[in-house]
Amino acid sequence: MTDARSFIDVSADTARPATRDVILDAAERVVSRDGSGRLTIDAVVRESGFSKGGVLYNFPSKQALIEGMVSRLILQARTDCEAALDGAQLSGENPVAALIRAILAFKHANRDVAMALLAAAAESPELLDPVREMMARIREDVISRAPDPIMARIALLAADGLHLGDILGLDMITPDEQAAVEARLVQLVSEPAPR
Amino acid sequence: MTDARSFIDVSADTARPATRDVILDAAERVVSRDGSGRLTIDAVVRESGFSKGGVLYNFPSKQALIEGMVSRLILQARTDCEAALDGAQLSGENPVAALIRAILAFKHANRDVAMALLAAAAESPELLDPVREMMARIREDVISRAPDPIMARIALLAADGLHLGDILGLDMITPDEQAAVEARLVQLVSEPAPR
DNA sequence: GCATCTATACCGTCTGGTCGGTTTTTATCT
DNA sequence: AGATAAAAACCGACCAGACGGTATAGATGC
Repeated sequence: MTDARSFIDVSADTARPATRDVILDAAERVVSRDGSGRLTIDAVVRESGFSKGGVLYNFPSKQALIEGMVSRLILQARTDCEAALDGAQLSGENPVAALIRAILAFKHANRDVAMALLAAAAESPELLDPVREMMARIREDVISRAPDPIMARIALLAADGLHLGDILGLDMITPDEQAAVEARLVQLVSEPAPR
Repeated sequence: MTDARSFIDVSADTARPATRDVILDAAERVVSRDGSGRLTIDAVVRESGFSKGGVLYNFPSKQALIEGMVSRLILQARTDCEAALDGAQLSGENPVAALIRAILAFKHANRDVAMALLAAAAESPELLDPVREMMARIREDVISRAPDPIMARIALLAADGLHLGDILGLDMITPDEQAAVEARLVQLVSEPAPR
């Protein structure tokens, strides 16, 4: 029932108060702080400051709310990737390296947005279908441009490992270790396959 | 097969019947099929075939049940890793490569067991503390033996990406692609750092 | 006799969702 | 511009069911 139109409209429309985004922010905070199992409508009501009626007016069901979280996640990821590709084309940088860099940067900038993954996996796994699709597209895009496809796949997997581990709360790496890993990944992905 | 209860229960007296494992299996199936949010005691009762009293006799609370899942996951992972190290020592194989191989093999053999991660993250994130600890120990172990520590870290992250993506239901790779990635990871992790 | 269950009834709380009503914005007409 | 009507946005009390957990009485087997 929830159409994707309203989600895309929010950014393109006039300066109407982005209530939906405020609610989604609150939902992400709840998942991030308390775990996906504690994402209840009442918790979002408390966290957002809106009333229950208001929340359910914008998202007619809990499933719709999570669909909204997933939609925003996908929109953000797509935007970031396209921006990275545009930037690479302008600066003449290796596009694969630029994409890997963007994917890695996503973790720092959009940790809470990615909590949609946990919420969706908990509520009903098929809500992750659009995420699967998006990830597949990005993966194809990166691998098809990469000088060393298997290495590109490994880099993507490592980036996913960082993301998902962070989302699940398994802190697996210190910031400076991560910086070294990221630099190495960007380098590896720019080189042709050895031998 | 050792007793999993001893990890959560101080009274590890006699060899426990397999009932607990049957219940844990059922819980994992529920999470795997329906999502962590649908892991309820009643669902486990239905899935396991035991009565509610029987389930709650073996796991006095939902939290205890999830702790049981986590304990079994950790026990299994540790067993696998130690077996891999022993095997490497006997065959003279590179221990780091053997560990990476074991970690990757874990995905195929123990997918359902790893559903404990989702269940724990949903119920209460601190239940993941022992998992964090175990992963840190394995990581240290691998990295300290690796000829190229950053590469080892990348390989571990890629393996985690595979695992976690699989657990969350984001199927990210086909079996033959994964075979190629695994071979390459094992190779990369055995070589010294370039230049 | 103790441990391990089955079976069922029950309780207080939480949860998703509904509903009628109120406020705020927007469109329309003069 | 000001009045006004309609639509959109929001509120909060309420409900039916699900949930985690308790309690009880009895069966089975070592």
